[in-house]
Amino acid sequence: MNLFAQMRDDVLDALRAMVADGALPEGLGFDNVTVEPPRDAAHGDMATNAAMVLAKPAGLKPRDIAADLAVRLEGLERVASAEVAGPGFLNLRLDASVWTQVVETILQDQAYGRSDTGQGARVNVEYVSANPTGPLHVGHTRGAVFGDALANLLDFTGWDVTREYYINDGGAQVDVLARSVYLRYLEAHGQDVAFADGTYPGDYLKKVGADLKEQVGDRFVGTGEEVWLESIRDFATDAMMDLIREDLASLGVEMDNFFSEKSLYGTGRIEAALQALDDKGLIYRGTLEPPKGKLPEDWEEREQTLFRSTAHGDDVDRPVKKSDGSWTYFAPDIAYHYDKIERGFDALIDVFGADHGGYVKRMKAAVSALSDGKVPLDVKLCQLVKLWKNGEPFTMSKRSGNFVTLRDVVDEVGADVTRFTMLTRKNDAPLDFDFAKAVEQSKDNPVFYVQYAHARIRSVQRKADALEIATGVPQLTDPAEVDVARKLAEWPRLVEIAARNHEPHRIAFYLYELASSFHALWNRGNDDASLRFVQEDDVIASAGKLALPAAVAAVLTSGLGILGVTPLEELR
RNA sequence: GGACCAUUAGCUCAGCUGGAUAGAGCGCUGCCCUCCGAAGGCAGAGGCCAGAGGUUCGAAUCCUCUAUGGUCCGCCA
Repeated sequence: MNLFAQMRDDVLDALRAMVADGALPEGLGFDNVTVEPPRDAAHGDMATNAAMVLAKPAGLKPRDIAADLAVRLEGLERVASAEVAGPGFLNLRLDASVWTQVVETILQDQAYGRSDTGQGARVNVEYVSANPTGPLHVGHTRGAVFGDALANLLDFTGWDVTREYYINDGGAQVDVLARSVYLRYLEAHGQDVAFADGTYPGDYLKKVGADLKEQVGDRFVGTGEEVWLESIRDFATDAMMDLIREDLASLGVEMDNFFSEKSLYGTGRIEAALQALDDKGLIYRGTLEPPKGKLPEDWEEREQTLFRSTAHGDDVDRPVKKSDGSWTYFAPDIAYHYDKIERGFDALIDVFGADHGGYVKRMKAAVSALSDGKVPLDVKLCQLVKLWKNGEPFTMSKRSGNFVTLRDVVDEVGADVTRFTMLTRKNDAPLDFDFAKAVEQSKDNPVFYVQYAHARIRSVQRKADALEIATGVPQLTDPAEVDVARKLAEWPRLVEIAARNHEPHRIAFYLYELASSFHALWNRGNDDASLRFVQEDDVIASAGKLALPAAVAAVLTSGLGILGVTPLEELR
């Protein structure tokens, strides 16, 4: 039940009636008519712009349309008053019964806030997709949380969601991994080894080297790369993917599918994807202009195989084959997205780090070309995370020596705090993550404030249970109670907006606002005992008061669920 | 040279499909509370929404240009 959507339907009904009566001309489009919460509560509970939007096409004055509409809407049961304001706004005040109905609905309907706007369409959300060369670090953590919450949000709004991880196991970096593991392997055999530039020196490979020794003994000692490279590469990437899966699990992230880049090679799948582009006349041999401004030192003009991405919105055409005939990184990526399209997804979402921003246009061009514009690709970029502790930059790493890992963060503050905090900024804004503030118990810590609201409600409910007071029909008398109910009424609308924009951070901000509004009511109970939820000497009144916190808890639980955060029963 | 993202209160940031007098937390100022369902409450001051044009009934929001900051720019992934 979305109260705003319902009221919009009522407004549209009234407008149609006005057309039928000749008060409005035929053939008007109502698409731009909105019903929204007014910015200023003094303007009432809802406002519609109908009169202003329709004035011009109807050739009438906005205030005249609004006045007529007001009379019709005032006839509705749930509208207490309708008042023309400003240039032609129609401000609606709702009957008090509407708010108790909202609370009742939440208590009865487990699915409150869910919607079917996705209509069961299939969406693929690709996120994390870190190279399988080491543990996940902080940057991956943000992408993991963002992608996961977005996937939850889309599921909540009726999409059929697949969570997917693209394993970059086909490029040169996994060869580097293999060589690094080989060094650890030699080390496990008691040799002194030196890590040259271009190898991964992290401690996390020691165990992999030791495990390799365990498995193959000394078979690779003293042999050349041509002997061991391939098998160590497989061994090492498997080990790294196990590590990464564990990292993700510690954060509560579970993928539906891991897609291997390597599986695209030698199987004709890259060739098939490029053939599909070729069939559309989008592949050609040619040379690119050097980048303007600063000419690279070693620039020389070379002929390459190019994808005409400019035909689909890119700025320059992009090479898919290097001048030596091998694939660029872009080629398997095209094949991967082609595979997603062929799997029948209706929409694709890629979550990348902001440093891949330059890659967005060519990827969109490829998907547009391969799907004939039928499958939309949205690329969400996550900006950097800066870590702090008590105002000091935080660079500790127990595991890698040079970067803070996902595990470092989760060990420090826990998965729930990590997840919520990562969503307290828009994805494309840089995020300051302060370990001390993230676990601070104060009002300026949104994680705590939201959890605190939930814990308070649970505390009240335990008290009510002890007194054998059941939750009854909601009674909302005080304005502070109605404020909370009004906030609850916004939830379904908020969810729809967040899902449509692919912006899960909106959920976190909403939960903070809901918690604030609840805490305000609670605080009034400190001064005015009649506003407390449990009235020890009045079971009837208590039953009526307990409905509102129960509804708040339900929405908090629901919202935290989208973020992947477990609500706390009590604070310690 | 070009592309993308950003620019909103002293600070850190929200701001919906374009909607009315642009919000929150911190900090600041003042008052209240020490009650318990601890981890305070209430109120106030504080804004040329980077700048300039444009679109329209209406722009922080859309378009163009400019400034500043960040990221990226064939043969890395």
